[in-house]
Amino acid sequence: MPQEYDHGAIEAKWQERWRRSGLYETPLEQAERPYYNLMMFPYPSAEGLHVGNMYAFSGADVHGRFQRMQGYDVFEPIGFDAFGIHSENFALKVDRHPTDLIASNIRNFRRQLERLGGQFAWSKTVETTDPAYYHWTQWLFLTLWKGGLAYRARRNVKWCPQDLTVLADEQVMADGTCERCGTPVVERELEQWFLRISAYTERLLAGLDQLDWSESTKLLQRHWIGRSVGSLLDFPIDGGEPLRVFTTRADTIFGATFMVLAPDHPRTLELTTPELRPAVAAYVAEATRRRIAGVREEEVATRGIYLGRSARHPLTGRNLPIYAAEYVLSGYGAGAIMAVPAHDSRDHAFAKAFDLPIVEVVSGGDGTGGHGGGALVNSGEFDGLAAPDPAREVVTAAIAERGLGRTHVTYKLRDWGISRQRYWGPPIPAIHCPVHGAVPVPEDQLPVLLPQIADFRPLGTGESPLARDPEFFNTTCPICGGAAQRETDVSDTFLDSSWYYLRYPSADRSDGAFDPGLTRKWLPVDTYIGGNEHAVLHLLYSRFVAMALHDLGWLDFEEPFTRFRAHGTIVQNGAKMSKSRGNVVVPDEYIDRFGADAFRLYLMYMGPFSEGGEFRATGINGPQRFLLQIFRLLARMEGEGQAEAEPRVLAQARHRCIQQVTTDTPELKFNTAIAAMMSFVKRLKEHQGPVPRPALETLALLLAPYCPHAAEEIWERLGNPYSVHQQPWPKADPAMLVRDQVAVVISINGKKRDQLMALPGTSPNELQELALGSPRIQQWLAGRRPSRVVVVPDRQVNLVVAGD
RNA sequence: GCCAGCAUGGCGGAAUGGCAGACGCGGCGGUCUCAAAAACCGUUGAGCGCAAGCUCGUGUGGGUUCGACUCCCACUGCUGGCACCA
Repeated sequence: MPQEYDHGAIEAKWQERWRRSGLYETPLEQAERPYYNLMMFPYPSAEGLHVGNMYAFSGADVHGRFQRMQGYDVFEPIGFDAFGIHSENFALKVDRHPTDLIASNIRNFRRQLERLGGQFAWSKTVETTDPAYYHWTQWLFLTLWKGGLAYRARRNVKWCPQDLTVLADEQVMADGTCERCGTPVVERELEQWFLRISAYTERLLAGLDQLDWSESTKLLQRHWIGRSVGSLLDFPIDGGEPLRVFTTRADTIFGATFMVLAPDHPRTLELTTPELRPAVAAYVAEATRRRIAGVREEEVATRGIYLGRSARHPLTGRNLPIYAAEYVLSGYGAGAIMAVPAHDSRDHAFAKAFDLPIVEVVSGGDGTGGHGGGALVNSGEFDGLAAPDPAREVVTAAIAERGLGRTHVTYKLRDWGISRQRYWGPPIPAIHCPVHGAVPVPEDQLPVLLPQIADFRPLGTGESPLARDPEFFNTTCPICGGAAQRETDVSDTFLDSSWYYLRYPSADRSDGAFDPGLTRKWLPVDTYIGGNEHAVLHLLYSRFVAMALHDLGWLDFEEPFTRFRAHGTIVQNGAKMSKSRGNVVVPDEYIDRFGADAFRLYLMYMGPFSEGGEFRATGINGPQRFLLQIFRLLARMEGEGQAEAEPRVLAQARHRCIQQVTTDTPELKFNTAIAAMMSFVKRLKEHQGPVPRPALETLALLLAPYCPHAAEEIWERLGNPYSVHQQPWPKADPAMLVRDQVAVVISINGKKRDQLMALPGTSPNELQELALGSPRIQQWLAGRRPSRVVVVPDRQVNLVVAGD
């Protein structure tokens, strides 16, 4: 290591100094210009923080430090999202208790985060596994429950019959087998807790329009919510309730030639003739098996069975045969459809396979299921109406008049199931009383502590391992005092993370989830930076929880994150880092070798922060060399004694650099900001003569968000008072940004042929004269007159000449 | 299949209507050294030329424009999301 820049000593020195002075412990009560800079808290895995985490935290920290130098009181907390099935599975695998594992993982994460040099407010950290935290996660659940937003319902869960455990969706492999043992997964219906996020779909959708978020993230949320406007239509059944279907194309109803139910539609067997029931029941069982397996083969599109009965067309009275088929899903719309094979490709494929009639009712289609885009035909009184609009409204209205239909909006977003039949999570604070049913645990009895049971293996009954601990579950009913049992399921880890940002400012309070005064002062979050992999679940749940707490009187805002920016992904060998791929890069060795500052710089310099990039260890020496050069300049200046006044060219370069870094940093265009600083350093090195002090002073300030330790060191050696991070951001002087001379390109028919220097602001006429006067240009023109001259002031003169 | 985003030297990237390749990595040549590393200096899109310089060049094909990496149309490939959502 070159002696001019000993990154190890410098970084240790300043980290210690920051800790001692409490530089980053922003006083929350007194702050005058609060700025809440949030980043997604990590899951403390056993491998330690990887480069992807470092990338996200570095970028968020650069942003926070920049805001601090803009004069804000920045609050930049960090915490640990440590509950969940990953921890639990890992603990099972290595046969240790998750409590022990998590504690050491967190210690390791904390050590790594401290080395990175982030301005974290460590006194306000949270750990979701800490009873002092999940006390309030349980409170949140109770609050939502009391607000009518939590309910119990039976729903299917994925179940491994070999491991006897409930599986998360992502633990089911593509072929429908368990990821751990390869056994085919089945479904079991269990009574579970749900949060009524579906009550908020419209607000979740509308709110997006007002938010300053990455467009990609908003788009993902819109798709996930999946709003679709259509009609619910009732097709009468002789001797039974009408069959209800959902369609977005009510205008094509005259083209409906058959009906299709999802195999697991509740009325499938009822609508089957008695003699076909055995065959249909067998088909339904087979279809269910394939659905769990997630089979996506081609044949699924054409697999189905005739039920032997018909529905009556509400307008024509014709009989439409009813089928059950796998291409119709029970969980969406009405779980049943009217099939219009002439104008829907899936219906078309099915009609072909079962030799069902195809009737075109929109002109201009290709007859194979395309939508067409003309007028209605073969549609009785509606012929000639433009399709799809306004025809679908007119048709729906006509059917509504007969009492057989209405306009309906449907969504893909389902209610949020939060029950987990596992161990490693906060117990759901409910008590089941034989007399009173499910009763909330009284708030003064929170937290319901997760017992330290030694055997936390899944039980095999569809219940949580807590169900083997009578000491835990045996209790009394809070209402009647009779014998009762605690809920033994724990809650989803997304519930923990749905409100953690509310906790940070109040992390040390024990009298409530979040202090009203601090919350009013610090929230909503000013900037939230995180990965787009959480675009729909975490970010949507957090918005829902904030809206719900708002409606229940706990918050005075509805949207928790005013500004959200998605950062890119760091990949290695073209693949996202993950332990299963074996390509996790742990940053410690690079920080040892190059220092946290050079490492941060390398990560931020790779490309636009929103894009991520490929991690290549080669290349970190570039930023390190850059820092070394600055320290060499510093040593040179110190050796030369007090430098004289700053030469004009260097002052201009300095102000251009300030300008660039100042505009790029808040836009998270860190790569170009760093490039500007590198260019400036290059310029300084080329300069003969003493290094002007303002150059280094400015560099220390501009570098502070990016390389917080090196910037402190330079700042101190220049004789300035602690700390560089408390200085105001430098301002570019507009007068210094004006160039003395500009290079004007002269081109003929768009090709560069010469160049001249001119004063900025030279008039177009004058530039044209200068251009025409150039000997080189006259040579190219060879006597021809330009038919047109385009002058771009201060930049270019383009001469248009015929026949060149 | 649908919806986004992306495509520029050996590599990461810059420039979003006006000098393509800033800045960095790597390579090549040199300085220092017994030597090596580090560092420093020079050079580095391709082709032609002794040279001044010229020609070509931003995934492919068209278009708009005095002028296109940039805007429009079509296509190809990659990345991410959704995926029988009626």
